[in-house]
Amino acid sequence: MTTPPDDVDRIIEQWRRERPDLDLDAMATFGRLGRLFGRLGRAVDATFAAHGLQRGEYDVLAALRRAGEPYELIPSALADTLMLSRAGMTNRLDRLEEAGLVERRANRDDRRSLRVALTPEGLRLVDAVTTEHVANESRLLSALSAGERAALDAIARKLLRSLD
Amino acid sequence: MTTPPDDVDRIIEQWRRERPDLDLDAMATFGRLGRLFGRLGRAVDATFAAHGLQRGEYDVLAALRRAGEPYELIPSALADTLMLSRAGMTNRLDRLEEAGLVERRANRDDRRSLRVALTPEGLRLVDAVTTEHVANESRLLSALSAGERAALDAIARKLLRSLD
DNA sequence: CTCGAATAATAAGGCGTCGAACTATCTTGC
DNA sequence: GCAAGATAGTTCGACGCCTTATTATTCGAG
Repeated sequence: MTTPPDDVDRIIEQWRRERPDLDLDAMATFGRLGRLFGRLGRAVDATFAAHGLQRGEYDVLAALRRAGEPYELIPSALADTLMLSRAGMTNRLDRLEEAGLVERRANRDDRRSLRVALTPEGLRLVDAVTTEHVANESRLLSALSAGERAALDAIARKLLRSLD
Repeated sequence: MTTPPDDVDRIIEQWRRERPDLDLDAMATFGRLGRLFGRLGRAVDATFAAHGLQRGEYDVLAALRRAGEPYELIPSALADTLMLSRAGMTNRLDRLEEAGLVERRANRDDRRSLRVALTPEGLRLVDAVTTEHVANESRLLSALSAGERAALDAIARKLLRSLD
């Protein structure tokens, strides 16, 4: 190992001493991925918080924004793409509507449903936040070489496919 | 791109159409890591649930187990290593004590504090669950070659170090 | 047609976590 | 030695999400 030991190395070393019967390589990688996800998540959330948003709220605005004009989707479609329960989506939409960032419009074609749309204010905000957000994401990966970034992406893609 | 497009490719394609001014490479990797973390988390939790545990509860038992004999730590040390608030730790310990897996013992050296210890039942359970858990983790990474697994671990390690 | 099944959104209640406030105990500097 | 501040654990209230139940509407088989 050419790099100094990290927190996960120390945990694995404890396990190795206590349970020498186990193959701990995968556990080390899971430990690093877990910590990585936590740190990256906190770093990403800071951008949203600077604009008074939570990550989940941004995700809704972003889904509407990238759908293109007229920036409208029905709540069920939002819940599906964000992998959130319908009830959770009702809750987020309540908050976003209260903040004036989206509005619920009647859907004359299917009166069981609604159309959720970005307000002009919501559109302005999501565009501004997204610009900062992608710059921040790039910065957070900037310690990796271009080759390492490509390798990480390829490995994540392969692993995701294997879990379907 | 030699592999077929995935969900993240479709999302990035939408962004590229709507916001051609943005550099979206990092966003794609973040999207894959996020989805990966969600899926891996659910797969890992299944092992714990099969033994009536939640992930956070297992984490406490595991921290006590890998500390070695006599499998005792104080709540503050547990909260720090698990990156959980003190209040959250109080709550988890309440549940684990109720389930008979740990017990709180008075600490005569510092009466502000306690010693939390695995019960014999807790020790038996955490050893059994850990054996299954590490096998499951290995299985979840088995779609990767040995070289890819090593690359993933090295990249995660490097990225973690860069975020300190 | 029409009535039962499916679908959309919401409401109600539960769960795990957090931050802030609180109590008890220890440590430190005078 | 003793007061002031630090530290350990808990309680309390809020929050975000989930699951289940509920209401309204649409679809579809006979």
